[in-house]
Amino acid sequence: MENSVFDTENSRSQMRKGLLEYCTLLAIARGELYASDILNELKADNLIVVEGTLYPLLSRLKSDHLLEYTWKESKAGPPRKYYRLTKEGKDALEQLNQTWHELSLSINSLIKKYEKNN
Amino acid sequence: MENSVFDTENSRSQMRKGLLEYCTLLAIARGELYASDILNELKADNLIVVEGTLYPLLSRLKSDHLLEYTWKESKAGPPRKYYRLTKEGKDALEQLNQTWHELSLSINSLIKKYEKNN
DNA sequence: ACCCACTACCTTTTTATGCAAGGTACTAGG
DNA sequence: CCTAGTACCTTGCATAAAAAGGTAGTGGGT
Repeated sequence: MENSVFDTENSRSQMRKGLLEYCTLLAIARGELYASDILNELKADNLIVVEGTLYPLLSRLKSDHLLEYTWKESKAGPPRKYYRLTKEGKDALEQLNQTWHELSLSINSLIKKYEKNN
Repeated sequence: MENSVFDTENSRSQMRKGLLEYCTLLAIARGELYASDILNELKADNLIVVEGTLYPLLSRLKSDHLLEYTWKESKAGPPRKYYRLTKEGKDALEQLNQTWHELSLSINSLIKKYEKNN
């Protein structure tokens, strides 16, 4: 018998959703990275991602011309795709920075109103 | 000929997605509201666009037992459903507050790293 | 009495995207 | 040449926002 407890993990996952694209661009903006680097970077900041999420995302950003890559050989394993931002990617990132800023202002404003009534 | 400009609106929409549930709970936490009230509240903060998004969300939160409602007559038009948080809804909101807090810390940390390299 | 505008509720279809799981291929060491 | 490790990618599923369309109560004008 499972008590009908609200599944918070799903909500957490939904919150991360959509922010991943932004975070991925942020990570790549700092220098050339390949998929595993990005994965580690985002995991280090508690933004859980799995391979199956990241690869399609990178492909999509590539076909939107926000990213480009170059193959580089590895000392241990197959060659890697190192991604970097295009000019268009940098512009998009600036816009997403702005969006994030506005969004967090809105939410923090809602939170303040909420806290007053408690 | 359309220049291949990245569709930022879609990204914005994806960012809002998942945060809407949280914001809706935040809005209702401050007192009984009906759908149009909530819509106006969230629109004022650029967090939602249309009715068709809100009604299914309210139904879902209701069936998850986070919300309950009472019918109240209106002076001009059909009766309205006034929503309020259940005990379980208040608990969930506390957890989502925590999740939001952690998430914004993570992203702001990424942003700081990004800004250093610019 | 009737129509129309307004308000409010809800449903159906489409689309986007994260996640789980599974698949291919290169490299190096025994 | 087999195995382990690494790296790439795809397929199928579930979730949920957005777009569009539908139903119904109220009240004012004619």
